[in-house]
Amino acid sequence: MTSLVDLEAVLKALASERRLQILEWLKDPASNFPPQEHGDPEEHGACNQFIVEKLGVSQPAGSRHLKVLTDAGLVIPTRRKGWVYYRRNEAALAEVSAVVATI
Amino acid sequence: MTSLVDLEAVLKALASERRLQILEWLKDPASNFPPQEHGDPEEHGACNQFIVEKLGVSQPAGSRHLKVLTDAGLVIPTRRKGWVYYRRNEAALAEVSAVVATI
DNA sequence: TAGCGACATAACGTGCTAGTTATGTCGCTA
DNA sequence: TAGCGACATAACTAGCACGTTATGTCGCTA
Repeated sequence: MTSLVDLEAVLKALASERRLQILEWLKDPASNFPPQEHGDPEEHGACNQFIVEKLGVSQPAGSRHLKVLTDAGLVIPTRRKGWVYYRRNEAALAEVSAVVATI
Repeated sequence: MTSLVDLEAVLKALASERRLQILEWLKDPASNFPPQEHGDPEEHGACNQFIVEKLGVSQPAGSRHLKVLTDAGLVIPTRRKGWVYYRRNEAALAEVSAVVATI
């Protein structure tokens, strides 16, 4: 993540109001999303469906935003019982913060 | 610069390899650009023409990158004797770094 | 094992980004 | 004051981002 190219890729993933919003919500999944029967919000995050609904976009659009964040390494998906849960990758976010500080 | 929308705008300005490169060069204008007859590189930065040439794109393309950075408040232009010099806005960049750290 | 629910993928339209060439503006200078 | 050099703007094109609807995949469950 030291090259300009990699930094560009991560910044592109972050440069979206919707994706910034998702990361903000995932700071506290238990408060921002409905209770989940399976998958501890603290441990695994919020499920795809809840995030999509809260975004107010179609299911494919929401899933793609989550894929962008996942590909950039900013969130971590967990498949479980037919659902996919997403949580923040705090280590990656901290690294992004450190690299941005060197711009 | 506290809202998601403003942060998105700044991140979009940064999410470009060319613009990241410009900001990198402007850390040390005296080393990265040819000597200038007018305009102290330390004080006013490098002139538009030199930046465009080093980018290796057409003059309008380079000028627009500089406009994007200027509009985002990340660089500061100085008009002087027919030339325009650009320098980093260190205060704004520090603020960006601080805000990104809260993502 | 048939069906359903959650998510992924495909296909398509639209607007924005970034490049180009051509042209405009405007201060400096001969 | 005529011309030139530096930069801005206009007009156009190609590619990508992001939205939609339609369809595919696949695990769970009745």
